[in-house]
Amino acid sequence: MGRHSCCVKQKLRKGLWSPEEDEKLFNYITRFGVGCWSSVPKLAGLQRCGKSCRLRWINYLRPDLKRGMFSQQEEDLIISLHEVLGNRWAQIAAQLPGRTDNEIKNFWNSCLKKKLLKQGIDPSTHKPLTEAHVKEEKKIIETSPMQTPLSQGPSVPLIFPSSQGSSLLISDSSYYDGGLTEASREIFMTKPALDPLSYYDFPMGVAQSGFNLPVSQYQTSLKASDQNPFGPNSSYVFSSMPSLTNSDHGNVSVTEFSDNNSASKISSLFMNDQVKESSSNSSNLSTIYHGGGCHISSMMENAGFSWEGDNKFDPLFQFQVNATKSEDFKTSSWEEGQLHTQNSIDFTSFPLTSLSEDLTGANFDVFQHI
DNA sequence: AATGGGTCCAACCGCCACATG
DNA sequence: TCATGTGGCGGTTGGACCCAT
Repeated sequence: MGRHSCCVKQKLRKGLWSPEEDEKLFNYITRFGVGCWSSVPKLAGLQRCGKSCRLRWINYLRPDLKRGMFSQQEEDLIISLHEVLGNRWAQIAAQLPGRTDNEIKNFWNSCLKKKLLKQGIDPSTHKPLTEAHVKEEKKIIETSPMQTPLSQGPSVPLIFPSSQGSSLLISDSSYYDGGLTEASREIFMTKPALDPLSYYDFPMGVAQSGFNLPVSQYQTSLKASDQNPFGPNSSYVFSSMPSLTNSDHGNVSVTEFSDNNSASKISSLFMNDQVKESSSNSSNLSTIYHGGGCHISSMMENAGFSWEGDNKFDPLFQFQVNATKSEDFKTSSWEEGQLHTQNSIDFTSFPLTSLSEDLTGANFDVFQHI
């Protein structure tokens, strides 16, 4: 098999994407949204297969992607989730907003695996290595020394929805010594992944539509179209490839992009109170994230992008949102088992801005308030 | 400066599941 | 029921980059 039928007929480009191709794909998706990937290349004017376009969008162009180093919290979360889920990278990624399965997989293979081995933990079973193993692995490690310091931070407790709708807390104390009970493991394995991004309060019932609408359709509250970078008349330019070397997300408030001459330096962008107020009163978990919040149209309106001078646009902007207030969680309806499927949409299909940073933080706030 | 080995990561491959006709 | 098309996932790989020699 290999290539889909859509790719076989024409001679299609392979390999790394050029900025021009990125621009075409990004412009197309932001204008028309994601419908049928197989038709995207043709409509966007790309010599790529749909699958390749999809991958490029999901792994690289999506504006909500977080970039740069994994934080300690993320690292702990990945390890914990891997213990439960194994190599189900997509499910793990669903718990880490702004991270892709590919990114997590790479991080695991290149870093976390070795880190666990160095700690005497079998990365596949998450149990202590036998003495023989340890000797074996020591050999390997000695020949390929770690470049990153060992994690010293506490492992992070995890929360999973139980079959009763209440939360199942997996404490850090059980982390490395056997981990989950079979029962709890079973509960988690049979439940859908809890994706915090599923709870955004999207306007216009996009979730019900089952079809991914273009960003331009989210812009109902935006002002003049010439101020709207995503609008139908937009013609922003990919002036540079995004920098892949952001500073640590744990602290970043300003993201610098590789092209320092462009206006693509986005200062801290804070969600203001209007966002909260404008959000749906009936939103459930969406309330949780309004502190780090996300009503898409409001987000666009309030984010205050810096479209300066040359109108250049770097799609991988990030912004920092207010830290989620813990009070918000107390009123959340997680405990009530109201995991609303009508808000369960495939976030990876939406060209959204990044909220990942504080959502990750938000996750941990949740843990603290259970 | 050249080079060889190791690392990282973006992209591809192969497979599976599901929808549709 | 079967064939076909498509989306999604996990494993693998090629090449750019880094660093030691």
